[in-house]
Amino acid sequence: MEKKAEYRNTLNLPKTKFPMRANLRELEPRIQKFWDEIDLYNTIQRHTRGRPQYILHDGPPFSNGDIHLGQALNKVLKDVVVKYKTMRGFDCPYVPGWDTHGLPTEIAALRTFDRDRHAIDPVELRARCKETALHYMNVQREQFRRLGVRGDWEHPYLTLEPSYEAAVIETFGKFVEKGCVTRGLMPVHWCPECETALADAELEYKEHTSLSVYIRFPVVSLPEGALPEVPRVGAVSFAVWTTTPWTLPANLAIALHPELEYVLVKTGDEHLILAQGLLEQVMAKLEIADYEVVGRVVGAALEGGKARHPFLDRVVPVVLADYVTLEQGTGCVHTAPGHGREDFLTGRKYGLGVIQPLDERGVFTDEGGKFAGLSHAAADPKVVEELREHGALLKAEHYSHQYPHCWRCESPIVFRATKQWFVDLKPFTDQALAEVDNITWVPPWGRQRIRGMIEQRPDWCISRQRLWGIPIPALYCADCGHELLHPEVIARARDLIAEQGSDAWHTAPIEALVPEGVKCAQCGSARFEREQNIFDVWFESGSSHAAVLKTRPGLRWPADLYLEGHDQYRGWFQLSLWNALIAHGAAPYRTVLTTGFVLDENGRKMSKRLGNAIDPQDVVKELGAEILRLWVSYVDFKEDMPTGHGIFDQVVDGYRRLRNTLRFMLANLYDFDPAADLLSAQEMREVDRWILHRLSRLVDRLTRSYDEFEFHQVYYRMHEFCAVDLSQVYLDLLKDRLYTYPPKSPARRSAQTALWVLATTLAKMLSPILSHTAEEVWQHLPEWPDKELTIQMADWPDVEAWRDDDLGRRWEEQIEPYFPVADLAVERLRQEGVVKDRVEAELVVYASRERWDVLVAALGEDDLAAANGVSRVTYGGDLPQAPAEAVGSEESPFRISGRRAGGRKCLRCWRWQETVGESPDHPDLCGRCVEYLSL
RNA sequence: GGGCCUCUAGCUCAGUUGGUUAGAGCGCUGCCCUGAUAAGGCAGAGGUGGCUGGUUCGAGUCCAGCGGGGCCCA
Repeated sequence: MEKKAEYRNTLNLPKTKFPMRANLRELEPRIQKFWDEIDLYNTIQRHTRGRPQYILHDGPPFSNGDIHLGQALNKVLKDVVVKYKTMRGFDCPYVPGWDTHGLPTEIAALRTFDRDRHAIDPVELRARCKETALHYMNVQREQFRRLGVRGDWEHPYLTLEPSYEAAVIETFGKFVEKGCVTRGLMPVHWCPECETALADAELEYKEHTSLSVYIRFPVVSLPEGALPEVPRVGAVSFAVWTTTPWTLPANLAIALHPELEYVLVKTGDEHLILAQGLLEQVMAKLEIADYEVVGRVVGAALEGGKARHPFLDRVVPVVLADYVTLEQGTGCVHTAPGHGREDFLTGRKYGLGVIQPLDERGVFTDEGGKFAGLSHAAADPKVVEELREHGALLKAEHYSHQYPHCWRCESPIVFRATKQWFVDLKPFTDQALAEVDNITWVPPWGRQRIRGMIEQRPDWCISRQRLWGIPIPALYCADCGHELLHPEVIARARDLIAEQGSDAWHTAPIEALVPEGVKCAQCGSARFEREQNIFDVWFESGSSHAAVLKTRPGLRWPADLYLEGHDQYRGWFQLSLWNALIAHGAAPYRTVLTTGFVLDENGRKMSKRLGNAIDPQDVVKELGAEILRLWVSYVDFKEDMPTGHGIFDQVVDGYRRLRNTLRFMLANLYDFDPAADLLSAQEMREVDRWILHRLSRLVDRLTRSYDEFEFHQVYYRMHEFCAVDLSQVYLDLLKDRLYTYPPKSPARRSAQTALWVLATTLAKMLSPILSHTAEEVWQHLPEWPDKELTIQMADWPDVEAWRDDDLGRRWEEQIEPYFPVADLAVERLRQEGVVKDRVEAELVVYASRERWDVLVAALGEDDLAAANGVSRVTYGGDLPQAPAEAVGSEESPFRISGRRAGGRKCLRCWRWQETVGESPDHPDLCGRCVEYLSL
């Protein structure tokens, strides 16, 4: 026993302070403190000054609430890109930003008052909004930093900063110069709750139950010759369907499709006109079994017909429209130009006028007649009642469908024709599509996706009736109300806001805004009032390329990369593109990379309501930011990403494998001084050169994966290398050499040289993802001259010198196939009970003499035995001489049998050797150990 | 309802231009080690490739339809 302990002390067993268990909750803050101490971001920026730039422009999250998992993912991905590109030799500044204006903040601020919204002083409310926005910006900043994301956190860009606001005004001025800004009446999505227009991007489609009604519009007259079958006496009506009965007071026409066939149907003592294609469906819906088609006509022939409004004293025309379909309803479409975009356009074409009887709260005005004072929702059943009283109701029922809701207050929106500011995008469509072709879209289908969005988008409503935002620098004539968009007004607003912030628009004397001699174009008045509307938040955030890239020193326009979720095709990507195109004539980015959405473990969308959402703060607290970061590279972020505790458990296991592999290498470098002990390739063992050749292949592969944003491939290849090449094959094989050879022997130094190259290279390649762990490894590696202060300053590994394709090919063909066959042979011995422990075994190899020679030349007898954990490997002869029990398939160049190794177990190296006992001084040691001890 | 995307072992992913018994890691089960030890090694089980048709000598890979899921839109 004593002797055993004594010999153990003569070994070079692994030694390290790098703990097996990471204890990330303690490690991460410690590493982050180190980064703070060395002022990591600025240190890196100084270090990389003058290099070619790679600009990733941050899409600003809303400064509202805690960060969610999607935002955590987004920032980590950006961090991975930035850190990788930095190591690859770029100057890669990263300026995080926040979207601080907007409805959610204003609503949150409003809740802190106990007064009606209209009784609050604008400047007071705006101050409260700012406070709220900055509070959450700070909260989110800390949460992002806790993830280990590197960036200029001390100087983020905020959309509420005067300089940013001024840049938005400046951009608007460029729009005005291009002549694409107009003000006009147009139905817009309107939230009655928030009392504002909403952009497409501010809508959420949700299931909604509407009152759906089938109505009679009695025929007054039909064009000459159309439907001669129409009876002289008795009721004839157009059958019309709508899901918004409250819009009927605004009805001004019935729209038919010009090419669809319509039928005249006799049912009982009345006749109905509707599309033939919907006949059966409608009759079933109306529960009319007994009906007869008595006439047919194409829609175009009915144009100019007249019908009576179902309950108002109004005669409305029959018009034609291409958008009428046979999907639902009757083919006769209720048309209210004040309540629908398509209706509005049709109305304009036919000169129908506009009725829009809702006020900004969604309540009927006097124009709404007997519905005045009712909200649109409350009016719905009243309208149905009205229809019933007038005998116009064919059927009323509840109808469930997808309906747009306000993204913030979540109430259903209405369409309401109001005066708004628009940007006419049509003149720029061709140019936008041309730009799209010059941009790299990852994944590639993004190109098609955004093309579709651009082609469909005719204009952009940029005005909002709120306070928390950047004012639209327009004036109105105080006498006639005519609008004024004047370059000088815009310039003054810009300068004023740059100096004092956008409150100044509300507080400055009007004279300060109106240039000398400007008069109203309509009435000649010189008295003006200021616009109270603000810009759509997408106009603001879409201007970030100008407000940040074009104004901040150290940045560059356009950006190399925008990286956001794929919902941003319609949002930030698109609106930034229009913005940059109109203001600066080109796209603001060269590459657009999109991510999928975070789903739960069953592939369902995450939501607070379902209770399946995962809070990134919990992940950080319970598992560590490293686990969250590794998860980002564990899943394919270009697709939707399933998440959940089970998946995080797997990530934790993956982390442990990487960590322990690195730990083993560190532990065997405790006495290695790279400056003195590093061997050249010529001095190294072949197997050590082989693993470094394999490493060079890995570096190539990972470099490609990083370049292609295939981060999950980085993880899998890295993991596979650690688990298979290293753990299963190489590291086990080294143990005998590392532990039992003389510390300074070339064979051991050869192994350590390989381990040092492996550890430094793997740590560097892991650093963009597992930043904290890589830094920790860096700190536990031995020191050498030029070792960088932080691994993040290190260059991307270059191990091209270790590449040896000849050696690689030879091993692949002749050596690597040996290992699994040898494993099989040892396992058979264990199963048969010949040995229990592998080290009790001796393998006998049957192969051609040349193959055996190659094997021994490549590995040496010691490593050959160590590779499979046995005590000895000997040559048994050529293949035909192999005994029946030898393992190895037909095509294998090896057949291997085994037996219990002879001799006794060496107390030092644990191998069974014939030479144990030969030395009188060390009767329990093998000859090799005796020799090594004497050195 | 429309556009785009997606569906390979319990989980996360590979699968080159369609070509032999569909792979990896993790997890699971069993065994070994106790000098990587809350680690490591070996072995095993586990897949009607969402479903249904079609093209082809041959399809996870091409086409059509259906279904589940996601994003965007009406």
